[in-house]
This record gives sequence, structure tokens and C-alpha cells, in this order.
Amino acid sequence: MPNDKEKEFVKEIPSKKDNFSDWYTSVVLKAELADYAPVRGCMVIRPYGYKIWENMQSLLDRRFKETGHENAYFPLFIPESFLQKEAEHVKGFSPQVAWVTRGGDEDLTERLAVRPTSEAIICSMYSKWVKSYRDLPVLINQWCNIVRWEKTTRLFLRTTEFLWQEGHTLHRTREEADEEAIKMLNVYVDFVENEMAIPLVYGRKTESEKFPGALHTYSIEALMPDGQALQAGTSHNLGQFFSKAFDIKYLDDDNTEKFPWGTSWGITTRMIGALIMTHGDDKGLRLPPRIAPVQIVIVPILFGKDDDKVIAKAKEIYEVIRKDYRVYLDDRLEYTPGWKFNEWEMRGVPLRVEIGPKDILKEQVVFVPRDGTGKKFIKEAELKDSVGKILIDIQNNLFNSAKQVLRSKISEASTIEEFNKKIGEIPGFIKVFWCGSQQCENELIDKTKTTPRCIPLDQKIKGKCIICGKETETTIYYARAY
RNA sequence: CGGGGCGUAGCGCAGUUGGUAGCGCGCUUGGUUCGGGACCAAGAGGCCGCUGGUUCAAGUCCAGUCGCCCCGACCA
Repeated sequence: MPNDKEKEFVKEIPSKKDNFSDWYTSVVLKAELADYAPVRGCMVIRPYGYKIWENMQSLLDRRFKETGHENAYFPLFIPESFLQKEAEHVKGFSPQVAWVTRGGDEDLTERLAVRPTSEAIICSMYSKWVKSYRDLPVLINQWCNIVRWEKTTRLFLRTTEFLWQEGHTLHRTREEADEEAIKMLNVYVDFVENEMAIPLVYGRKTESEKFPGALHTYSIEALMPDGQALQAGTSHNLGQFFSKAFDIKYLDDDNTEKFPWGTSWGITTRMIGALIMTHGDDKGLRLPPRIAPVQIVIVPILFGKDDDKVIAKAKEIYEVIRKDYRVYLDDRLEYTPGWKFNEWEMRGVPLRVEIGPKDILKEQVVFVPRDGTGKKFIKEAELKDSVGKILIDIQNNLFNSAKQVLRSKISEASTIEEFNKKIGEIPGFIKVFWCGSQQCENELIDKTKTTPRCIPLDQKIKGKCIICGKETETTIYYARAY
């Protein structure tokens, strides 16, 4: 039961339901994930937020290595002529590119783009490195920063500079490239659902929504509590467009020169925004244990009399679990336990362990999980096992409740009227049949003010296109999007 | 890039018909406290976003400019 004081505390964070945008910004700032930088559109990722990124990096990087990829690093600056080699590519990115025109006191003979993505610079190197079919596949990833000149920015969700990972691969055949693109899409699905506990829909992008210069784009799409879709990661089959533009050729085993097939795939710090929005509540952040910077906070309950005993016991507990988990022992004297409870809940720590004089007598500790499932009294002897179990439960509970939300916000429609009625009632994904024509796509976008998100893979069910009524096996998700 | 809003102490805000700046929280010191943001006392802290103008006098009026937030068109 929240008492008056608790309500007063909660007031410092706007209600998630009533004021979603303000709630989001307030949580990012109060939890010290990030802060506004003195540069337009840029943010500082603070240590607590950066730890989330580091955890994401290590969980993703492990998966990249397991699927045979290696890390490398390419330049931040890309000569303008390189960017212009692939026509669609330059057209798609030119409104967002930042340019360097001077070095020291001299004008440059050629402008340098601050990388908006690295296909151009990486492919220019690949053309030097790839000569034979024995050089394929090339499986390289890079972790770096990206600059895209954005008109409106929001912490994590859209900033002028952001951090990401971009994989760039080359393959002998189209099939192999598509296999790679889908393999990495599945790596993202696995990572986002199992580590970040964010349920997804995923599939192929339409022609109009695909990456500039790609043959196909695949994406993972999360749904935020306000019913807006958030593109959380993309994987592209680049076809031979970049190989041809950058003259990457290999001699195949039939002694003829061929262009390899490329892919690229990326996930960004924007995911942290999705994490905050998906799990957070009116008290602040809620972080899934597998990604949380601090998984467990230990709060000793001090009265002045038996403080030494309580602190000693708290340290003992700390030592028992610190080897296997990210634990913080909050033994600061200047704050009351109640203050600490609220503080760590606001910062999303999955599990709080309380230990006070009463608990010592009963040889127990108190568990308070952040998933809202309530206080639990745990025998000290069972501490270690119980911690492991409850963290798994919290991870699952966060994922399952987010999944319920997602399910409840996917509707289907077979006419435009029905579509608009449903998106009005339950903002979210609307699944429709689509004949695949650009004309029908445009009409649907125009009449619903939503955008196509993705076409689920491996569809078999037949239906009629929502616009023209033609028979089709293709369904597609539409939504309003971030 | 259009429409709306806001910039005053670290944070949240007040500031009357223009007259020389205040409240709450936080911070510092001391004491009492501590199982859901404790209390008392004494302190520290300001180029009122920036630039220019009107005026004897500007936080307040005018113009410009920068930044941020919200709502719409482009984007991960």
C-alpha cells in the first residue's frame, strides 16, 4: 500500500500513463542514464547508462564471435567521392550527413563526411582485400559512433551522435548473403528477447522502407507502451550493389570474375530507450537482471545499537553473492533505508536484499524484487540458490508482462475503416493482408497515417489485400513509429 | 523545417503597475534519528540563457539570437 509520503516521491516522476514523453525524459535524467550535452542534439551517456551499453555489447559481441565474425575499426571520415559511388545510398543519406571542410588552417580539397554509416569506406577496403573465392566470406563487425544530422532529437531514441555496432560481410552467392542477413536478424531477436526482455515482431521491410542501397532489409520491431513501434535493429542483404559500385571482384573456381554479395546489420544505443520505455513504471526504471548494471542491492537496516553486527552480516552476504552477480552494498550512513529503497527502485535494480537486526535473529534476509511480486523472507542458508532463482523469475516476469502488452496491441483489419477504428481503440500494430504493390502500400499509408513496419517471414495463409482485394499470402504489420 | 511552450541558486519553481532577488528540495557543519525518501539549528550558494535597445532605473518592456521540451512532416 503506498502511503502519502510514497505518493509524494512518485510525484517527482510524471505518471507513465498520463504523460509518457515527460515520464521518459524524467526517468533518463533522474536515474542518471544520460544528460544533455552542451552541443545541439547530443547527449552524454553517464556511467550508469554506459554500463547498460557495455552489458549489451558483451552479450552481442559474444554472439557475433560465435557466428564467426571478427571486430575491426575503420575511419570516422569518409571522402565525399566514396559516399557518391552508390547512387541510392548517397541519395538516402545526404540530408543527414555532417561534413568536415577544413583541417587546421587549410580548406580540404575534398570534403570528408563524418560517417553516417560505413558501407562506403568498408567496401573500398574490401576491394583491396578480396581477390579469390578463397577470401570469402568476409565477416567483419565494428563498434563505433555514428553522426546523423537530425532535426529533432530525444535522449537515446534519436541523437545527432550515437553508438552502434555495424556488421559488414561479403559472400559468394546471393543465397549465402540472404542466409547471413537472416541469421543476424535471428541473433538480434534472440538477444533482444532473451537478454533485454523486449518482445518483438520481425520480418522484411517493404521496398519503400528498405535501407538506401540494399536489396532487402529485415528489421526487428518493438512496440512501446504508447502504441508506437520502434525499429530496434536492422539487417540488410546488400545484393551486389556495393560490390559493383566499389569494384569488389573475386575469381571464382570456374576462373571467371564475379561480384560478391554483401550484407550489413546494426543495433544502436537506441535500444536503451526501448528498454526504459518497455519495462519502466511510475516509480522509475525496471531493468531485466541480465542487462542491469546492478543486479542486487543490499540495504542494511541500521538503528545505532546493533549496527556493527548488521553491517558485518551485510558484508558477509555481499561476499557470498558478489562472485556470481553484480552486487552493490549500500552501507551509507547518511541515508535512511526508506530513502535507499526508493532510490534503487527508481534506478531499476532488479532485486533488493534487506538485512536488519530482526532478520539476524531469525537467520533470514528479506528479498524485494522490482517486478512487483512482493516481499519474500529467505533463510540465510538458502541465500545463494534463492538469488539465482529469483533473478531468473524477474527476467521472465518482465519479458512475459511485456509480451502480454505486445499481444494485446496487435490487431487485424481487412478494410481501411476497420483499420482506422482499431488503431484508434488500441494503438499498436495492425496486421493486414497486402498484395505487394507500391500503389496499395501508398494508399494505406496515406489513409491511415501509419507506416509499414515489416512483413513476417515464412507465411502460408491466404487472404485478400486490404486495399485492392487481390488474393495474397503476404501479411504485413503497420503502426505509427518512432 | 512549421505550430505551441519554457530558459531566474545544483534541481523544481515564485517574482505585483519596471525600483536592485526569494521559496522548497538538495549541498556544508553540529546534534538527535534510521524496517518505505526523518527532524532541529546554523551556514554556503545568483552575470535572472546570450546580445543589443527603451529608461534615471530592466529578471520584468522591445528586438534579435541560442538552447531545451511538447505537437506535426524526414530518420536508427
